[in-house]
Amino acid sequence: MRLSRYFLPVLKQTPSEAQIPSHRLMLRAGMLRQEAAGIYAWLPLGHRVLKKIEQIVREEMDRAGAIELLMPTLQLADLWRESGRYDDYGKEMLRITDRHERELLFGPTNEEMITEIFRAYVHSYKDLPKNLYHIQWKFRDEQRPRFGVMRGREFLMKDAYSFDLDEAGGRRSYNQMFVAYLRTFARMGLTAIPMKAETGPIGGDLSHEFIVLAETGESAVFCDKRVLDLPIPGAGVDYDGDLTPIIKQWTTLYAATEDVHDAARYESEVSEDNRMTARGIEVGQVFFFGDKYSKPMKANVTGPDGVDRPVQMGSYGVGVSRLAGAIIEACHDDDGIIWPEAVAPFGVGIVNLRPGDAEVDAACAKAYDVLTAAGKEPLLDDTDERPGGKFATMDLIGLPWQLIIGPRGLKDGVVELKRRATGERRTLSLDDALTTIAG
RNA sequence: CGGAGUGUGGCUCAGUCUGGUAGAGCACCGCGUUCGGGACGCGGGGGUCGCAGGUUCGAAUCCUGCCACUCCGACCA
Repeated sequence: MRLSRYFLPVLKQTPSEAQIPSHRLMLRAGMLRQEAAGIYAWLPLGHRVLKKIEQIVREEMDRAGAIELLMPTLQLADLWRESGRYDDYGKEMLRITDRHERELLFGPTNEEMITEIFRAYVHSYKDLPKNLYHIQWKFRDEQRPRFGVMRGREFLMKDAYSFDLDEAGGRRSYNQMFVAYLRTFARMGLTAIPMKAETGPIGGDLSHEFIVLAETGESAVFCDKRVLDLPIPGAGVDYDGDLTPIIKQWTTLYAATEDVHDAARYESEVSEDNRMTARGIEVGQVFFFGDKYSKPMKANVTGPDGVDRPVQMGSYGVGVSRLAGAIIEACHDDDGIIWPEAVAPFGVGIVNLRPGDAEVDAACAKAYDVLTAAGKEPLLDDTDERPGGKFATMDLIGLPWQLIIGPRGLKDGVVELKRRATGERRTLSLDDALTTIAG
């Protein structure tokens, strides 16, 4: 992409409403525009990041055997009356009436709808297990939206729903999602730690929140720091095999958010050397809830014994739009964002320091073509802005590499290659620079 | 939902107390000088001062009502 043809409205000054780094930087880097409290337009740069995050989530869900579909944003109130949640949900639910006076709502989640879909088609244990997911916009009319996309009212979420004949099957499905989440967040360059979460009325131990560590996180977390060294399951992990050793490994060491923190247990289980207090952001949650919805909504399946029973369900959420903010919270410095490679909107920024200079233009064109062919998605700054402004913009939008090409260097046959994450700069030939980036 | 604030050009803000017919910096347009870490000069465009009433000869400024947004707390992916 050539910057001269792109739409990247960067801000020199920080809009006064933005308090935390991710919100500030998303506005300044031209990723986001607020349209109403907690409602945002995703500008081109932000949209690219959102799509990258979404795609990683999708790939890991598919790998774990989940099946994608797409449910609507609007739902009938009657569906929610079946589960009893229409009245329970309160003002956070955005209620809408259509021209026929039918009561609708903008979905805050989809348990009811997926249960309705499932019960319409699936009646036999032979069709189990199933795991269906979608990535769709949700709306929760928060009393107090804040922190940009970290707590918006409209948000993009991946939610998966598992269906099993019995609790043992449900636990297997839960474990699959647990492992998929470990991989998903690690691929985005995040350290996400599963922590025991409150399970509500169902009880049991089958709910975990995945917490990304970031200095500006919303809640305090306490954990055994050895959890940071645990291995992430590889791409070849066998989701049909026994996943319990992995789950055990990741759930044995103490890790809890302040809500469920047990100071006495923490101090008895974790040696002083290994104690770590940090702050974190919840980016995902896995939850097994059995027949909470299938029972009132009569989503029954017939078992091998010929007996009908409510299907056993779990749900698994990932805050896709929130992750964009969480990643920035975890990855930024005073100059701007520092994107992990996997979610960077562009792989490399090529800075043309003297557009119009034939030699510089030619070198930039070559770099652009080579890097494009290598799948590095370069962003070429071919604008007339002054060098200082170009450097500041590149640091702000945080692309992993900056390839700086100007007449002064070219005279000596060299360009400058800067690594955004470390600030390290190298002076080398254009070919060597391209090899370094593409390799 | 309690408490506290703020709405003035695209952004950051001054002007409001003490009413007199709208400003600065940045951004934008033109010309020129510049050009390797957010340059400078000259000229220029752009604002129903959140909305609606009211007081007044006159309202960004005073009064009333409404709306939007932000912050602290409670609540939540």
